[in-house]
Amino acid sequence: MTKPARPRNAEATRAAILAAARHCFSRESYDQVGVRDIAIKAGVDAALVCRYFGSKEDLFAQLLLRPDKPLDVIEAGRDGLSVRVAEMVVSKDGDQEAVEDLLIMLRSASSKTAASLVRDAMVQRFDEPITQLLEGNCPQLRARMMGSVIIGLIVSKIIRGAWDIEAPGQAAFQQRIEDLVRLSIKDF
Amino acid sequence: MTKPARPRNAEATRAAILAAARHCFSRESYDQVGVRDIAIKAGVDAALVCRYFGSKEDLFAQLLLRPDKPLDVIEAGRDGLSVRVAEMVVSKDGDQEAVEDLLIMLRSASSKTAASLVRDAMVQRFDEPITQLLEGNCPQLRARMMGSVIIGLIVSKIIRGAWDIEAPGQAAFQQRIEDLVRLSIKDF
DNA sequence: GCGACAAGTCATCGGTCGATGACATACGTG
DNA sequence: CACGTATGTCATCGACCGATGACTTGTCGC
Repeated sequence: MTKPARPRNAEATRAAILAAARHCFSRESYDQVGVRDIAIKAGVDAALVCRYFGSKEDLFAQLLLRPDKPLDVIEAGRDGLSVRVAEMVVSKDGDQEAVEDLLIMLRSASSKTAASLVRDAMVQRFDEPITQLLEGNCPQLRARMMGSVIIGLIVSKIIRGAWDIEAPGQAAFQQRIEDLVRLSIKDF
Repeated sequence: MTKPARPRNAEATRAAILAAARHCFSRESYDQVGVRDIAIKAGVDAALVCRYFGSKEDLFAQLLLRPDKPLDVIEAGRDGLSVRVAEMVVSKDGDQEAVEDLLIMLRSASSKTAASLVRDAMVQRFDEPITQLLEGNCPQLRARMMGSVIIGLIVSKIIRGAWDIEAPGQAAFQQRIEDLVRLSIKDF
């Protein structure tokens, strides 16, 4: 008499919550996403979110640290990096999944409780892999500089919406982004 | 019998609240700063914050839009821009006031209620002045690209703390930042 | 000195949040 | 079929939030 009864499948439910959480956290900051929002998006009772993951914070942490799947940018490899970044930035909406992990981090970067988790994830999943890719002096510093360039492009998109570039300028714009990325990791 | 009595001076109180709000909002996101936090920092009863400014949102808006005072970066002028940015980024803590306005915007960029205010402030106080400074093609686009570079450097600092560079590399690092800024606004 | 109004204080409202414990029910096992 | 456990639902707790209305008190013009 209570509810139509959700099919009982712990694994599927768990996955649904994780997917819903990814969706929510990539669109709003840690503070603004409620466990109830995640639950609704997942089609699940709100209590289950805390039951399965302990707390909202634990769920967020589990979302951020995915040692299995590298960031999309990384997968492009050293020589494809700049081009891949330029593609990501120029793309209107469809390619959102590629930047989803970065969006999750950046949206919650200023949340008190999420800040340390974000920093750790940034280091583990971005700085360290990129540092590995680089040769020459101060690879760590250069990796972080490249991170800054990418972060800036994405946050700028968050703040002011997609870049709308008149058609003729697009190629030059994309080229400029590639140049910025390359300059940011250029050896000293 | 209620309280030791605060000196009655509307103007000073108003200013104290504004200053306290600047302090708080530059360190935490819009959502995490409570009117009570601001009130305590200002040494004022919490009710006064809403009384003087209508609402937390109105207070935040008033804080962002200060047509009187240009952003610190802008004041450096077209030729000093890149150097000024590099200084800001490298500086440890003391120079925080220079980036305070930008910090306020960036910390709350992902807050639902604050987002539109941040976008407007970014356009009015950064994009438009910088666009004025530029000559050549697509000044608007180039201004926004430079904004991205600066945003990235600051957000990266928010996430991972100050850049710690071994002494010998500092000059090269600072030079690299200048180059990035210059490249970002280079004419097409 | 006194009244009036501005300035400050206090108590409290309605709402949302994360989390939890009590309860209901489906399903595998015997 | 029956039982027990895994799974899902519900009601509710305490804390915090922004905001407001009623009240107190300082200060200034007369």
